[in-house]
Amino acid sequence: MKKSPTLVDVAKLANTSKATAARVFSRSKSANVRQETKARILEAADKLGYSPNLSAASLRSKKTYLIALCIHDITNPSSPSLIRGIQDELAQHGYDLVVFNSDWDPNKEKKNLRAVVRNQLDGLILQDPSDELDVSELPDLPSVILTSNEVFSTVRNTVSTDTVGGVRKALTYLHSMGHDRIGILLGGSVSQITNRKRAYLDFYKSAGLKVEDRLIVDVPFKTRASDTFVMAKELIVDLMRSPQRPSAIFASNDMLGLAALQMAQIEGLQVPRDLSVVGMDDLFSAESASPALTSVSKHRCQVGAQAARNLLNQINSEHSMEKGPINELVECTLVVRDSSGPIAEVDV
Amino acid sequence: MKKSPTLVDVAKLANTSKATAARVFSRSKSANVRQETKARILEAADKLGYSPNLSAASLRSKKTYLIALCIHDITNPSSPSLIRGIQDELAQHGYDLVVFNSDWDPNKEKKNLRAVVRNQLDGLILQDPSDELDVSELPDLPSVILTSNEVFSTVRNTVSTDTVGGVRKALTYLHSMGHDRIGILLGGSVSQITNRKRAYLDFYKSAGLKVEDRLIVDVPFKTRASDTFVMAKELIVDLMRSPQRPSAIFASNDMLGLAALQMAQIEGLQVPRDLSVVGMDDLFSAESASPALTSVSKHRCQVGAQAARNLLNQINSEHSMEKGPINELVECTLVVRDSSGPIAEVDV
DNA sequence: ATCGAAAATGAGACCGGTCTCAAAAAAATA
DNA sequence: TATTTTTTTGAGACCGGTCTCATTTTCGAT
Repeated sequence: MKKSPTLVDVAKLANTSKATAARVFSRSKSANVRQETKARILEAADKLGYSPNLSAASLRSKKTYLIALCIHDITNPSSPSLIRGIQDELAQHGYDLVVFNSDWDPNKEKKNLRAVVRNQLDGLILQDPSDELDVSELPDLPSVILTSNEVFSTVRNTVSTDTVGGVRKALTYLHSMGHDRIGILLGGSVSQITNRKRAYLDFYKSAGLKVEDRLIVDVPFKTRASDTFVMAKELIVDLMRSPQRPSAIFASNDMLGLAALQMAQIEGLQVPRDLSVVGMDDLFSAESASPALTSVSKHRCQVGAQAARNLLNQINSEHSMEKGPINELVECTLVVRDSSGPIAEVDV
Repeated sequence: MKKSPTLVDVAKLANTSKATAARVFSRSKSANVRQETKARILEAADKLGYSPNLSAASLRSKKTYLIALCIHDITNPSSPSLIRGIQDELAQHGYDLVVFNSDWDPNKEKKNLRAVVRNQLDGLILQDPSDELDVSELPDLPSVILTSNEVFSTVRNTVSTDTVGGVRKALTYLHSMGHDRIGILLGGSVSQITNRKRAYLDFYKSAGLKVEDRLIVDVPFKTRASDTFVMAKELIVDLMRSPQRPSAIFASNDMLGLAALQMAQIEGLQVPRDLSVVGMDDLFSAESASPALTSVSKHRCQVGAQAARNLLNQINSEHSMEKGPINELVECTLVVRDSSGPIAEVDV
């Protein structure tokens, strides 16, 4: 690990000044360097194996070309596509991404935000801030928040998913297939549960259907996915064994949907003949399930890309926030696969 | 975005020198600061909302407390747990992680490695370098390579998975359940395919079984998971419809295993009664499949943790590489679920 | 009270770029 | 060729910490 050459070394070898050499490597302004000089400097740099020191650069320029992404848990199956969407967009503009996990812990969340400012990161994408996080604690830098929470959407740019619309699409579809007793599995955070429950109730109302409380199942949230999965299965069995079981189940996330598929098989129910199942998230697990799970896609990759674009805009245009925050909404799409179909003929 | 206070501001307010104030925030040496002074400085910092500038710090100290992880594709379902393992270990020591994707593109891989040195990252974890990457192109910094490729393991520390052992475990298990005609689905990179095929052949030999070429299926690698999935399904159908179909299938990764489950269902084969399926990777998708897929776990999370520990050791002990590289091997474990069982009685 | 060792503090160089501004060189115009 | 304009180049301050080393304080022991 020998000492690496600096710009001064390069300049010296190229027989020019530090300033000129710098211009060749600077990513900011249009470098006004004569072709010949530039070639000479590049050659010298190459010979020495020079690589610019970004710490030094950012100290002066206040730019690290690094963006922070604060999410709850990278282990969550929907995280990768979100990250991918962000990274691809950022890469096109020469930015890299640093990912922080909060593990649903407000303290870790705050700690991560502090790390973001200490590291001088140029921008922040923050997923679903916890309720404990006060708006005033948001660091003072370009940021996009992935949330539909109004507390944040009134002060910062946001990108969120139209989950309510997504739920409606799923239910409309199931209803159009003849299902009028649709069980719903609610999971995730409190606000997610509330949102989707409301969407469900609204749909039932507008469709003129009768709401049955026992078709509505809350699955308590656990930090570890496997735990939620196990717990979900128990609750689903209850639903399936109840005297008047639903002909279709809408799961507010794919994990619950997959749990339903598994239990259906164990209970000897044929999917979709005896039971239609629709999930939400459109994970790879949904595509690879047997039968392949019909699911509402939230287009996480697009959400990520959108957020990244929005953030880059803020970074590149000084006064972008002056007209107030921009709140973007990404539509959901229903992906019909093999786990859902028309309701069976009036049964035995 | 007003200018943020610096250490000098804090020192001034606390009526002390820059150097002393620095000692309070420095993470390196034992800060010899009187309790009273320290309190005064902390108070001043708090009042001003001071936050250390890590660019400045790292310029001088040569430490960014950031680690690079270069992987192929974060969208790969086994990436998250690897990342998690790394992050958790690093977090305990105050390091954060920057993730780079290469998309299986050697040029991107090189570009990423350059970014690593430009950004002065403190260490590197590199997953399965491409064949195009020359050892001499590895940046000169503490690093751990996730590979079993000897080209790299002779010059750098490595952590790799004992996949050969994993394959053997799966086959031994299936054989012990009475299966002696086991189909194998090979996928992934060329070297992966070669490795596992050899393990398969070795097992067959040592078990005294007869190798049938048509039980060995190569699934060409596609960059996008969905593409591989679709292609796999076609090949699997062929295998299932062949006159003498195997009684069990070992898939060298879970995606192929899930594809097999799906096709079995479509072909009307009962799993595990008519066909046992064992996968490899132990993804969440395996746990959530119907029936739940028996799978060989590669313990990616542990692999990550191990790599991180190894890397931190290198970073903290100057001459750690003097005794030659350390190559660690992580064992696989068979997780038996519902997709596999004893061979059916001599059939009709 | 006195002395010496240990602990705490301060001064200032230093890290390696970027940025401003003025000077020099080249090109364009007269 | 002389003059003006434009393009290149160079000098040196600057970013905000860390680090070394000398100086001052503190404190127990004499």
